[in-house]
Order: sequence, then C-alpha cells, then structure tokens
Amino acid sequence: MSNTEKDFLTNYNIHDYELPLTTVDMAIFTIRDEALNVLLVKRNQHPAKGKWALPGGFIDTHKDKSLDDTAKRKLVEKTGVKISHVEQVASFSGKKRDPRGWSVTIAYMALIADEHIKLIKDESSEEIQWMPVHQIGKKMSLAFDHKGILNACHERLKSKIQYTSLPVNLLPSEFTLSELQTTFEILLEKPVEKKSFRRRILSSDILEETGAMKSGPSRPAKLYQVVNKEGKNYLFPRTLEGSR
Amino acid sequence: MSNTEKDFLTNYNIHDYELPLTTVDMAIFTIRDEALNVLLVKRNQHPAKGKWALPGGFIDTHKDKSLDDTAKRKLVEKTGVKISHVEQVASFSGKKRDPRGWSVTIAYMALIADEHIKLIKDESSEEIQWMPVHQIGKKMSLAFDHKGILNACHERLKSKIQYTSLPVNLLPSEFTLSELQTTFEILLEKPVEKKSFRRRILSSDILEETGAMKSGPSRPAKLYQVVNKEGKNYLFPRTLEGSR
DNA sequence: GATATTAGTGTCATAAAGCCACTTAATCAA
DNA sequence: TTGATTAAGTGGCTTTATGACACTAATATC
Repeated sequence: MSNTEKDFLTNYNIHDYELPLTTVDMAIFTIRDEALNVLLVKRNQHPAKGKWALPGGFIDTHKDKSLDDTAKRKLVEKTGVKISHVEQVASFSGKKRDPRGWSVTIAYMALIADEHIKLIKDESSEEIQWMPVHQIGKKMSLAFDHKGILNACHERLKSKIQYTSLPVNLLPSEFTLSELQTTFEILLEKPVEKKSFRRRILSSDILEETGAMKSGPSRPAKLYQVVNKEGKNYLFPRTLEGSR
Repeated sequence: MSNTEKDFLTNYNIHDYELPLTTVDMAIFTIRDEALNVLLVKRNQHPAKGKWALPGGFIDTHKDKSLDDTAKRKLVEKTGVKISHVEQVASFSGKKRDPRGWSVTIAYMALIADEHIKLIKDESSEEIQWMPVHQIGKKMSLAFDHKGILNACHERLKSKIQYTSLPVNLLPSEFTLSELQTTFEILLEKPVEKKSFRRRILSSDILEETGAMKSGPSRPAKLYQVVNKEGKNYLFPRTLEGSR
C-alpha cells in the first residue's frame, strides 16, 4: 500500500470518481439605445443546437490559469474587449440542467462600454447579437437554464448599483454626469433626482473632470473620467431610493 | 454522421474532454466564547494528509440534486444541524491549488447557533474542532488554498452584516437584544451604539417578543425571536457605521 | 434677440444614525 | 431593609445624506 502523498498522486486517476461537467457561462452587459443589453449566441452544436444562449463553455485546462481567465478569454473571443469589469456571480448545478449529465456552471457577468465593439462570430456559434434584457422576459426561451443565470446576473447588477459606483463600467472612458445618471436610471428602472445624484457622485471622489466639455444642442456639459483606484468600486453609505 | 441531439448524446463521452476536479468547501461559522469560530477538520487522507482544512469534498452525483445539497449534506454530516443559513460565496480554481490536477471548488458559508451541537467525526477526518477565526491569522496554515477561501467567506460575512440582519442566524432561537448587539460587535470588530442599534433592529420588524424574559444578575431582558419570513434577510437603508 | 433645451446650483425638509445622559429593575452585600 | 452595583431600556438633541423643487447658466436655433 502506498503511504506518501507522492505515491498517492502517482496512483490517482481523476476518472475514478464521477465528475460533473464544469463550465463557465457569462452575461456580458452593455447599454445600447437607452436599454440594458446582453450578448447572446445561437448554438451551433448539440446539445440545444439552434437555441440562443449566453456565451460560455468548457475550461481550457492548458490555457486558463483560473476560471476568471476562462471568463475573460470568452469575453475577448466574442467582443475583443480586454479591459472591463468581470465578476463572478454564482454557480448553477444539477443533474438535469444539461442533458450530457450532472453539471456545474460558474456564472460571470461583465460590464462593457458600447463603443467600437465588433462582435466576433467564431465556429462555435451560428449567430451572435445584442439583445435587450427586457425582451428576454417570458416570450423568448434560452438554452439550458440560461434564463435563470441571466436573471441572477441581472439581479446582482441591480442590487449592486444601489450602493456602488459599478455602472461607470458601462460607459466609455469619458462621459457627462447626465449620461451617467441616465445609465443609473436605465438600470434602476426609475428616475433619479438630479441634485441628489450629482451630490452623491461628486462628493464620493470616484470621478474627476477631464477638462474637456461635451457640446450638444444646449448648454455644454463637463466631461468626467473614473479616478483610477485599481478597479475598486466606491460604496455609498446609503442606497439610492430613486424618485417615485 | 449523427445529426439529432439524441444521436449526439448517445455518442457523447464525458471523459473525452479534460474535466477539472470539482468540489465543495464550506466555512461553518458560529459564535463561541465571544469570538467568531469556524469548523476545521484534520485531513485523514492524501493529499494534504494531516493538515487542517475546511470541511468539504466531492459532489455525490447520485445523492445531491445541486451543489446546495452537497453543502447542506456536508453540514449535516459534521454537525447534525439541518436548518440554518447556507449561502454560496464564490468559486476558486486553478491548476495548482490541488496537486491532483486542475480543480474548481465552490465555497459556501453556513451560520449556525452554538447550542447542543455535537461535532461528528467520520472516517474522512482524524479530528474535528472549532477554531477562533482570528487565531488562523498568519501563524496557522490550512490545506490547499483554504485560508484564502476562509478569508473570502469571512469578508462576505463582514460585508453583509453592514446592511442585513444576517447575524441573527448565529444565535439560538431566543435571545436578548444585548446578546444580538454583542454578536454584531464581534463580527464588526468594533462597538455599536446601543440606542441606534436597538432603534434600527426594533423598527425593522425582523424580531418579535417571545413574552419571556431572561434574568441574570441585573435587570431582566426581554427575549426576542426572528419573525418567520422564509429566511429572508432584512435590508437596512443605511449601513451601520459603528462607534469609533 | 427671444425661446427652447439641457447643465448645473441653492436651500429647506426628511429619515436614520450618532451621542450621551438619564431612568428602571433586578441581584448582592452588609 | 437599604444602599451599591449592574445591565436593560429610553429621551432627546445633533449630524449626515438624501429628497424635493425652484432657481440660474450657457449654448443652439429660429
């Protein structure tokens, strides 16, 4: 009988145990046309061939150092976006969610700005497109349990904007306070009081003026950018209630 | 060539792909002797034999309907506790965290009351015991990346008590407001102002008086219990700043 | 140059927390 | 029995951050 850890590992066969299928799935969010959109791909392969799904797939145990790597790799493969907010949300599991067997998927969400993005259709999908989240309500069906996963990611996003500065990740690098407010309003699904909003954001020191202005058909607005604090999201002392 | 999903599944072999080892690990917290404690087991088997670790292990694809089931099963196996707060925290992954190969573990935390608990040592562990979390600082080493997992669970707990009623799950079914306040103070690691605390808790309607009193060497205190709301944790409108 | 439009501010009201001294109800020691 | 001690519980003022909303400011357009 072997006794040391080395002996143990020499005789260890990963397939002696029944392992679940383990994958990563991802809700990539952006704001387009005044609405929250999520990226969907039409599956090219069985199972659930022809159905719309969240991008995702197997871990590449050679390329990926961690699940975060897998998620970031998927994001780059589909959008070309390298830097953005990527966050683990939750895991989903069970015998029935995938017909291939007992499976686990680790769900991620990513927030990206809708600028200069060309969606990349690779061999794994027939089609790829942005879809407004509110249109995936009851009518549209998604592959596997992806609607539940999308819901969890959407809920996480909605809950986080109550007390963090997360939504700045959905905007391009420079933006006006009004644009930021509109983004908050889209996510909160209700209007936000202008003065409260500006006071809150400006007193938190998460933004700084770029010096430039954005001019339009009316009074020009100051442009702001995020102060670099290693991706830390500011926590507000109170939640944003929003006007009723 | 096969074409239908049925044909695809017939020919599908789960071991054609390199799957990561997937497990569940759990930080089971309780309050003992005025300190936050976590349950540790001494590993009986390779790898990391003889090291202290968080309880956890493989998914039983026959018994467990989901990872939540796996986590709850582990909790019952070690403590006998069936009803409690169990929450998924995060996943940890990589090639190096377990010498057996690329692995993923889904970390859970559980909050239980320290009453009538007999720890159950099964074949999988040599020893099982409560350990104050602050004693696992820099000195003590844990198996695998379990110290990082424990940290993540501890952080999640600390962040959640800022705005939720979660800590009630660490107390027995009946308790006084002072006991609850002490629990908050242990978790926040700073004193809490009595009046503010009581106002906050009482106006939130998460508790109700049992009618009974707890008598001690001084003025007796009212006993409270959690109002049953299907385990929902109340969200406070502001965070608890705590006295400085 | 008047008007429309959006940016941005002044100021008071409100809600929930902080602060801290006070009262209350019990035990304990003499 | 009474006064000291202790912990439970309250009164009431202060502080902080948000809500409400009317106001001023700067630009384009007609």
